[in-house]
Amino acid sequence: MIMDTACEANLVLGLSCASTVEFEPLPPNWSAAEPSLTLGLFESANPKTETEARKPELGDKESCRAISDEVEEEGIARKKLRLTKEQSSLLEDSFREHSTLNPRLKQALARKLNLRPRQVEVWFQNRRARTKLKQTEVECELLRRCCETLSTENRKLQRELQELKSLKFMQPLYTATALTVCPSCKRMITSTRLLK
DNA sequence: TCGAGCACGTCTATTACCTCA
DNA sequence: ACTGAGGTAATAGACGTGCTC
Repeated sequence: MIMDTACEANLVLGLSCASTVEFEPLPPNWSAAEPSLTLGLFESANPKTETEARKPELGDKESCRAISDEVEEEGIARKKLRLTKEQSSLLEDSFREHSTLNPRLKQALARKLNLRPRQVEVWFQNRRARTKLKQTEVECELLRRCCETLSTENRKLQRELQELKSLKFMQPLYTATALTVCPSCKRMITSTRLLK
């Protein structure tokens, strides 16, 4: 089941969207600091869930705890909320600007997206983890290619060495092999020359 | 000045749930 | 209808940092 709005998303949690609520105005200077929040999503109808509506304003940890307690008390299994495209998109925009949250931005985003601050916080945590994982995969691939190149180079040098050894065995008095550094590419090269 | 205790934020590993092929 | 894989929201615990006493 794909949810199209934050309200519908809340229905996944078995919460009602019947009640509407007015949101507190944002701090006077936040829009300049957090331009991504000026998109105006969910501005007209931002229903809070019943759970949120009847819950007193709490700090992040407390609100999270309150919901956990409530879920525990009522014996409700943890339900998964699917963020809407609009919610994800705004979070992404915000993440592109700052990959970490400050408390004010967290509150503002939560209000804007009709999510709990804890959900915004979790989203940023998971987003950072995903970014890091992707980055690690890219670096891993880079190292793998580098390793392949070095292996190929190593095999080539081994072959060259074998050739030189056999050459030396055949003409011990006439040739000498020297290792020098190529001035252009800065790599070690071998040179063979006649002794007489 | 140093250390203990606390609050808070972040990271990491893991779980739980959802969607889709 | 069932199932396994993959994606991701949520949780738990460890750790670092700053502040206060």
